[in-house]
Amino acid sequence: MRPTAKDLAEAAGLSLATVDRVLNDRPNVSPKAVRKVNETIERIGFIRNPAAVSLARNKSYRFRFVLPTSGDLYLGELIHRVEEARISMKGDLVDLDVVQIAIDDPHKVAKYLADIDENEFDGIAMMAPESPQVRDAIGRLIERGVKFVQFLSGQEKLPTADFVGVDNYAAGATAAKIIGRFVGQRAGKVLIVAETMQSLDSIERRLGFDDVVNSQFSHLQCLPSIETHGDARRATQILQRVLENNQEVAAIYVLSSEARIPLEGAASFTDLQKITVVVHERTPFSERGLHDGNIDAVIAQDPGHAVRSAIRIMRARADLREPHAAQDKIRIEVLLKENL
Amino acid sequence: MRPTAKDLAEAAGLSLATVDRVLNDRPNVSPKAVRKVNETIERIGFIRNPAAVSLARNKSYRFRFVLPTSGDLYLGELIHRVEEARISMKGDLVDLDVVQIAIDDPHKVAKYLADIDENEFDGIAMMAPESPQVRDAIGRLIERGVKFVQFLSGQEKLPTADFVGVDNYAAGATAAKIIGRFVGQRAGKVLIVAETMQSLDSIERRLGFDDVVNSQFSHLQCLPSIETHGDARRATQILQRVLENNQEVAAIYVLSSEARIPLEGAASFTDLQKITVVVHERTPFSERGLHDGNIDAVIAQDPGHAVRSAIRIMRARADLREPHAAQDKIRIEVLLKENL
DNA sequence: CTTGCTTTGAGGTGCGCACCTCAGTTATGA
DNA sequence: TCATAACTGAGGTGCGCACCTCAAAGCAAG
Repeated sequence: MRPTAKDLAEAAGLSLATVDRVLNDRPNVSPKAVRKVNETIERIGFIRNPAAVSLARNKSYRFRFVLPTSGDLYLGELIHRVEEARISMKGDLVDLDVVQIAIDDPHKVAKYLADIDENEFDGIAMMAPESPQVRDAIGRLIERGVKFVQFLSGQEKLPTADFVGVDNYAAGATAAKIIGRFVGQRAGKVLIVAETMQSLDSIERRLGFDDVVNSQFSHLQCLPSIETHGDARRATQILQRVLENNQEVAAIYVLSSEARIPLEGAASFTDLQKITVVVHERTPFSERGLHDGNIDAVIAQDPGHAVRSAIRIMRARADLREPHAAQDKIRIEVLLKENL
Repeated sequence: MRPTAKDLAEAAGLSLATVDRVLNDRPNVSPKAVRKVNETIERIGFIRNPAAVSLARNKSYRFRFVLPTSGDLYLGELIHRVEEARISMKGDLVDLDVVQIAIDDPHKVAKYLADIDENEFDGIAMMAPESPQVRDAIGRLIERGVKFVQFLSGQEKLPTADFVGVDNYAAGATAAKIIGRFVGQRAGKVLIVAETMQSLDSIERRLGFDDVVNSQFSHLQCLPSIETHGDARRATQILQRVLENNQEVAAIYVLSSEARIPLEGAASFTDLQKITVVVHERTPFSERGLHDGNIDAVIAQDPGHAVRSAIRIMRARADLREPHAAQDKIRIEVLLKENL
């Protein structure tokens, strides 16, 4: 039988009350008692029964995901995954919800964070935009005891908050490697399309991409980033101009999470099947692209995994435990038609 | 406040005892009562508190991983992951252990399974070899109430047992796609090395590989599989002969989980950096190979994920729940130097 | 009607722990 | 030395549920 707190108390020669004080960091315990208890824990291999702890505390966790209002298919996937998690975690005393706010206005985002009632939420996971105001607001939120996870995006990593997502430099580098190896020996230009180059994610991906192209595939020439700003008409026009002026485009790299707009635009002026196309994130569109041969590879981060990971981290923090690092790392996946 | 069983009973106009009978499938309940309870569950959104259930049942799960004795680095990774899981699940009433048995003798494996005491284990996860005897033994084990997971390997899928692992046909196809695209236009031969071609895994991978090469990269010619049987000296000799007779080897595909033996052999006769090399499984050796440029891509299935997935499935089955399919699917990962 | 069966209710116990109170004991320092 | 503070122990309660017993009620067939 595995030892209970009662066994612990007996083995340590102390009372249950004192053991309880040590286990739960209550005041009025002598250092000697603390030592004694901890030694005994080691000695007899005591582990608290988490079910009993959970039951006795009878406390539930309230977490909120804050996502942008704008965004296309990938955002839909994310919301869907949060909803899935919401249902499957309902039993485990975890209450989830999602809100969407205009994330491009740092001022509003900061205000949103400032207005969060720390008694209403134990943790917030947010795709936070890069801005000093937002960073400060996050800091203040954390000081009020709300656990914060930087979710997939934004912000230089705050030392006080956890981050869930991939290393975007590495993601860009991976895209470059795929493009370089897929294109092969022949020289050519690489078209790079982003929704915006304002965000830290885009910048880091571009950096990783350029570094690999320059060092390993110097026969390829990267064109300046094209920004779509989510505007299909405008994007199509720019793409048309660039494609007409550059006949030798060998590859297209879409570094935002939204590939649909630029690729549907480009498809009207050129045959994507003859070009190496690499995009980010698995969506119904990118899956179809892989199937049809219009997309050669997708660099992805599993949204379901990301959501679960954020929840696990917030839970661990709320319990004042360290998150289980290895399991919560998000991998940079490479998807081909064959391993969908 | 979320509803408890007591609330359920009140809302249903029944006693706690009857509700308990329905919830736990006890005998002597009228169909009417069952209906009434289930309706009320829906109506008020009752969910059993899993912590309380776990505490009241006060039952722990005993699972065993059965792995082969032979096998190199990847096996080590697996054992390591099980050990990690063992420690981290200790709290959650899950007792794990690992045993290694000679898995190449179906007779012994079948006997091993027959000798398992169903009172000692709730679930077994096993890298089962392909054999009718073993299949029957698994069937009988399942009939005795022990949950069984086919772990990473072997066996045509049994309909009665769960499977954790990747689709090996797709894994082979993915390897072929990478090799085909990395090699490019130039014709050449592809050297295929396996530890053995007896196992179902190897056969399926080879099938997927050939299908993609033949349909998409017909300028490549696959050589007959070379089998190492884990014997470094012999493998090196064969490789030397084959490499001398085939100057135009453009790529090497190692389809077993153990790449070290064949690649160290091949490295003595040829410069791997000039050849496209694709292997399976992330190990210290394959990581180093990616770094050094001796290996171009690794097709991997995350062993930690696989172990956790097997445990989750055994737990779900032991609780007579359905496993959570999406989360427990193992992905075919493509690892490059850039996304390690 | 009785006999025997099924169904229901009432109630209790315990799982392992958190959290609380109150009385009693031991150190601390003035 | 005594007063005060720091510490310890004993004991109780409740979290939500599983599992058990026993009595009572309902129901059917003979």
